Amino acid sequence: MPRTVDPQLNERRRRQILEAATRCVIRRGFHQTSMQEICAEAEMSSGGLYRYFDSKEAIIAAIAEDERAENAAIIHELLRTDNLVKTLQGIMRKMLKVFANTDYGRLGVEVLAEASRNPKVAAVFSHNETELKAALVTALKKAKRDGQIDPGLTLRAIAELLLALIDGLSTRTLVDPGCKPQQLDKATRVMITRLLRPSA
Amino acid sequence: MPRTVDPQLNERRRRQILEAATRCVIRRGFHQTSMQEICAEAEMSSGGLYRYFDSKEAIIAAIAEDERAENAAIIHELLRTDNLVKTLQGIMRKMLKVFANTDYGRLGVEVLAEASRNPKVAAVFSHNETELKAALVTALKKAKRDGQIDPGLTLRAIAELLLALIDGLSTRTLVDPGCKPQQLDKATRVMITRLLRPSA
Amino acid sequence: MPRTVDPQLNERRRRQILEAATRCVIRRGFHQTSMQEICAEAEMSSGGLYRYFDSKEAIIAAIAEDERAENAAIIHELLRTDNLVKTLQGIMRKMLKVFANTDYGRLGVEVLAEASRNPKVAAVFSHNETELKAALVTALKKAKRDGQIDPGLTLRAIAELLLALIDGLSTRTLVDPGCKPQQLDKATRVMITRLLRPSA
Amino acid sequence: MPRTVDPQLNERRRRQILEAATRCVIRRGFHQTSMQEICAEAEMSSGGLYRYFDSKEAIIAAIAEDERAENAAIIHELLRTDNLVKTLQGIMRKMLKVFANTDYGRLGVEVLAEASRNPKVAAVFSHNETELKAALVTALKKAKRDGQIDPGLTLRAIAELLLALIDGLSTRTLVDPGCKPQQLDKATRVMITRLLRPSA
DNA sequence: TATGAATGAGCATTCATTCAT
DNA sequence: AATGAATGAATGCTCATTCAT
Repeated sequence: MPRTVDPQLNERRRRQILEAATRCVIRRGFHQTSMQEICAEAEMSSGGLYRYFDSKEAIIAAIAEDERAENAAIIHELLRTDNLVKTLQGIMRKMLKVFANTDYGRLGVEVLAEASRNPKVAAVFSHNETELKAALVTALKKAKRDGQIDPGLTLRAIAELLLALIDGLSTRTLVDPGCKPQQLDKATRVMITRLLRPSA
Repeated sequence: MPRTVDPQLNERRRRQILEAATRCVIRRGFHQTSMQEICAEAEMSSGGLYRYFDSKEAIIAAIAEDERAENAAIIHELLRTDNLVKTLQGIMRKMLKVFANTDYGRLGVEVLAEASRNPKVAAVFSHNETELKAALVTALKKAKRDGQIDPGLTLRAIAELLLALIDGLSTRTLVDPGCKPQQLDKATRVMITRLLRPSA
Repeated sequence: MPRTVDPQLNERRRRQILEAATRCVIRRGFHQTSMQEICAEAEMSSGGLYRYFDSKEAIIAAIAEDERAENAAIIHELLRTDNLVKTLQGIMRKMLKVFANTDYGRLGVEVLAEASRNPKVAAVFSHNETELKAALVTALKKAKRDGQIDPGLTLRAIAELLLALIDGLSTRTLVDPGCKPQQLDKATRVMITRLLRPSA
Repeated sequence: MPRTVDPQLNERRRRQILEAATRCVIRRGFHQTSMQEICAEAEMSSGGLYRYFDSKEAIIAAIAEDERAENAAIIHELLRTDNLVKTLQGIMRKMLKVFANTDYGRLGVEVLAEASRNPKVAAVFSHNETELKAALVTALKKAKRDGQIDPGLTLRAIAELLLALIDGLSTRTLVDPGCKPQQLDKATRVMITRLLRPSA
């Protein structure tokens, strides 16, 4: 390899490690996962891993960054739509499907716990949330202009409420074994409609 | 050997340890907190601590149990009220006040992370949530009977949505430094009203 | 033990560790000695060792401190004597005897190497040397007043020369296997006499 | 594959590595310097470095060898002179100038520490010292024959004393921040004169 | 009841060295 | 001749837990 440096190797190895680490974190939690476990899962030596990540902390930060990337599509959707209520309902439906797998909540909680204490992870997280909130507020503004939503509402507050709802739903399966997120689709749709729609 | 065993000593010591541990967990996280740190914070020897808690795990389980106890008052309120909408709004207002302090979210996330992996903690948690959900469903049923809420709604779904919203709001300050929970009071009130009230 | 804290335990354990560590450093060098080796040599667990020394660095600093303590007797002798030339000759004779064992030089070099890079060790060392030099200068001054030594000499320079000579002699056996320090006694005596004594 | 193998390349690369390694050792010490640091400092890959030096140990041995080469000029001078006292004084003056830079002492201590434990380095060192001592003894003998020095002295002992003094002076600045080697020139000259010259 | 010294497995990380290219 | 990715044993240090007193 050396002679001809493979430009994609770096990215490939990072992904390999990140995916292994993500599986480990979901399975056992971040602090309970040792670097050796991640190495084993990534089928890589510990020395090798450190070529791609400077520290354990850097791995959780990268996982947080990964989660962030997933928001890009949502943001894009929010900013393009002409029918915000419908779009939000669609986003929610997709999310509820994702949340049915406890993996998502487990990972999210670990990353959140880390973010609440580790400035490097917090930075990624905060950027993430700020971006998402901004997109949501922008979308709400446009929808308000178009008469799609109740003009009496504080948009920032609505956005925060919606984001909180999503966060809360993501961990519901961890907490309540009886909860089947996909059965909440209808109620969620109703909630979004009633919250936003101008009252008759 | 003391002449009379103080029957309250046991409970007093447990509280002393639990409060110290809670401070530690809020400050540094559960897995980053060592037993020695908890001992130091509780001004107690490590040998001594183990008389009151069998393991580190037992401490986080007890912290979860503590959180559960806080729900008792809420459950009581839910089951007594004649005006559910108003009561829920009141509960929310109180919670938003609590959530303004990041401590609450930090602790909650740690406990939740642990619950999602540790069966003993999960049991406490699950019991907690089940109880709360049951109380909420009962209250919703009664309110529906009384014509206070929209008869078209699935009560279990509404309950889960409300609980998710609370959970989500509790961690909002960790994730979004710009979020001031108490400013969400009005929006929350609107949301509750619109969600539950029979549409005009 | 806990109930009745043994006030000497701390010091005893520190000595036990320090002596073990000193043997290890002489045998293999500071950086080639692992903490586990020191633990094994001290017949103590690694966790136990860290109760008495915060770090590996703290051990080498304590070894340096130990060396320093050995100077106390010399300083005392220098400050009491009425016949400096004779006293210096006596000190030299004792030192040459010590230097015959390569252990002394080996240990000294390790400590010196560490001192030249590690501020904590350097501080101990510098204090040590300053003290010794000051005592030597004081003794020289007094001897000069008493007419015991050549009034034309710069006392500080003489002191530094003598200290350099001692340092150099301490490592001679490491470098020159044929060197038998005790055979240098006469030459050293001559050197001291000629250097200090007023020329006839 | 190059048409013509550069016969000097090998030597050039060795020098490049050796100089880089020497800088690293002065800066951080031998055992604290990693091979990767040396590679970086030498602007060379780790694989490449191993073409020129078999191991880390081989590098410190080569550094020791380098120091040895520096003695050649001194030996030459000692063996040619007709006025040993003056020559020794001249040598000392030059050395004191060199010793003013702590680099010299730092490097020397590292090499010495290694020599005291590693047979390969010890061999270089011992050869070095033996050679120097032999030259000094030869010079002393000749000077004695010429009546330049006191006939009562054991020449080997004088030689060892002088070498010890030089060694000791080389590390003085590491140990005593107040020491300015060049200010010791006069005292050193006096010492040499008195030690060697026949007493009046 | 309480102490705190002791344990030793476990952790994140480093590093001399190798080798396919 | 040179590269740099890979290895994996080893390192300094931590920590939940135990137990003699």
